[in-house]
Amino acid sequence: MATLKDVAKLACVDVSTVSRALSNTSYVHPETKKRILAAVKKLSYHPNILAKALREGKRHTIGIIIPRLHLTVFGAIAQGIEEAARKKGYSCIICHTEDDSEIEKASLTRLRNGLVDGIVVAGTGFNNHLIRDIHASGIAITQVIRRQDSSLSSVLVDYRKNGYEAAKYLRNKGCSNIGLINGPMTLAPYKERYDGYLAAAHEFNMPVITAASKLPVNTLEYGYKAAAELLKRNPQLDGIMAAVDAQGIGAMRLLKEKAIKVPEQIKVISLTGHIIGSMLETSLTAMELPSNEIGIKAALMNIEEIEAPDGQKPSAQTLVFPCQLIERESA
Amino acid sequence: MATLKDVAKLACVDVSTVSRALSNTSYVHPETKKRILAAVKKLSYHPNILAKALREGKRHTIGIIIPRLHLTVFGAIAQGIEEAARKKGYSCIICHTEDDSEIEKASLTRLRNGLVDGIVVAGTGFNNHLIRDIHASGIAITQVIRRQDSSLSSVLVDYRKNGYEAAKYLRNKGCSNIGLINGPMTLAPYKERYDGYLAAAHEFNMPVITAASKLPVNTLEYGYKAAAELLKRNPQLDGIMAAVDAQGIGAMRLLKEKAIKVPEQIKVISLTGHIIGSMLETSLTAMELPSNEIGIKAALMNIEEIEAPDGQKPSAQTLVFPCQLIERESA
DNA sequence: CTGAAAGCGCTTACAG
DNA sequence: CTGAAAGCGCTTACAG
Repeated sequence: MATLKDVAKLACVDVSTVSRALSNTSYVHPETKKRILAAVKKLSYHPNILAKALREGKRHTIGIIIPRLHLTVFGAIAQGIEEAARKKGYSCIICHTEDDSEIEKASLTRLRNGLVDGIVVAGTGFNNHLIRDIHASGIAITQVIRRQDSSLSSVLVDYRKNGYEAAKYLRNKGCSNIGLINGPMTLAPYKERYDGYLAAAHEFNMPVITAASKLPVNTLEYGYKAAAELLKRNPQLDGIMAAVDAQGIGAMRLLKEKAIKVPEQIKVISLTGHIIGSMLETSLTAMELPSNEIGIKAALMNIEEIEAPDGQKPSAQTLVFPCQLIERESA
Repeated sequence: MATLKDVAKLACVDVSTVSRALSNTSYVHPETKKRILAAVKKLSYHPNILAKALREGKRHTIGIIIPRLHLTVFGAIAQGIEEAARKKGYSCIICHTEDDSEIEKASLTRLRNGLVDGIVVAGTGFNNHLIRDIHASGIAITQVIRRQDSSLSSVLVDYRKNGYEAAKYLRNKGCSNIGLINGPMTLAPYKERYDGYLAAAHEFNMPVITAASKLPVNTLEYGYKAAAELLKRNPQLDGIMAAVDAQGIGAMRLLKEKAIKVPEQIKVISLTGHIIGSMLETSLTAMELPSNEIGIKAALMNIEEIEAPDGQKPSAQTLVFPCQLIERESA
């Protein structure tokens, strides 16, 4: 790889002149510039971004920490983040944690050591202290979907309302024994969905039926097992709320195997719909959320914090997206 | 952020001593070391990876270039890459191209400028020359799934056999009018699947029925539209081979809407199964491929090339995975 | 308009 | 066992 020095030598000027010519940061004599550009071309010189970053104290890179890429809303959000970041000239380092707090810790530690200017995180909830430390050291932090710390910026979804509205919707469709497939209550979205569900259950005088599993929460199998659990707990079950799409698909598979008809016998709704719902054999009624836009906004919020001059960093912002109920065949 | 210099000052030694103490690269007096470690702790010093990388000429970072994260086998592969890379102490910069060659070009250019030691790429096929250039400049390249250039290393799937075996399987199940939902033939996997399908069609004296669409190839909608197209072309259609899972799901949705029974009237098989197949309402018979392992192997192959001493870089390796036919309900 | 120097935060021969 | 110096590849005041 050719360096600035090589170009300077070939063009018979100082490296500083080359630097200025290429960055258009001050006037350079046209003749000189021409020589420099010719040398650049000849050597197929590409500036070393790392050296530039070190010198300027800016990495132009953001880290993304999410539970998993595959089959979850986080994959779609990551696409939005990467897309927006690219357009702003930023690269993205991606880390998936499988919701393992040790992996998350290792990833956070790696990122903090000068690799990134900011981090967008959907965390496990077990490294809040570390995340706050990292933020204090000058790295921008934006929480996405999962808010762990209200002193940091977030891009969220109104999950309490989401849980409440879904339960109310099912109830208006005639359900009176509605089960909730949820996830760990240590994570805000699951807690909030539960709160909303609970409020509706009380308001409409319905039993509270919930199920969880030890499996990773964003999986098809989780939904399959938890649906079986719900049925065991309450044979009158006539509605299932699944926290995420993957769970809803797994639940519908279980119902199919038990020869239970959806929506006639049991109605199913997903509380985190993204893109697969409409194309399923029995299309999945869902509270849809704009995953791509959430990613884009999270990236922009993070970059805004990164680029704010020291001393006038914005205080913690919170952006809350509503869900939109999309009625399909399953409920 | 504290730096080496700060630690050195606090511990009353030279920065070089601190560096040595922390890297365990040569003996340091226990007393000195103790002072240094105390200073590190007190200042909560974290070494700047960028500076280290610049000095050592190694980034410990690999780039991942894939079409999309969401709902494709590439998301699952990316997880495998990231997992293996993390275990080897590498970070991953991710870029998704949406199969747009201009986006791909921009991403490649960014990565080449000192950001990464190696790149794992599932490319569009339109930047082969650039990729070869980047490789020539000393960056390790590993192609995954899509082989564009046989002079570079690859981790692949035997797609010709895949297409042939799937067609043969459907034929043995009694199909005689089998349609193929494929993608752009400029990409090796689609071309190879087509070749295999064609060979089977000739061998068994079956008509060749194919459909494509202008939509992004890895989408549910692509399968939906292409299935409709196949039906229009040949009303006798009794088998559908979908190049990827997402297409198969979309195709099954179309058949459901047309009240065509799967598998009784039309059998459906996916040629790139990963994890969703078994949990669909009508589970999807598929040629399954080990996406996580493919990612892991691609990362390890890339890192092996990165870490080989100059002058003894391995020549292009090719690793080909077989698919495994998993019989489920759809065929 | 351009060169020389200092410095970003590290590591690594080279002395002693 | 440890310090002083050089250098990774850049950028940016500072002179002139």
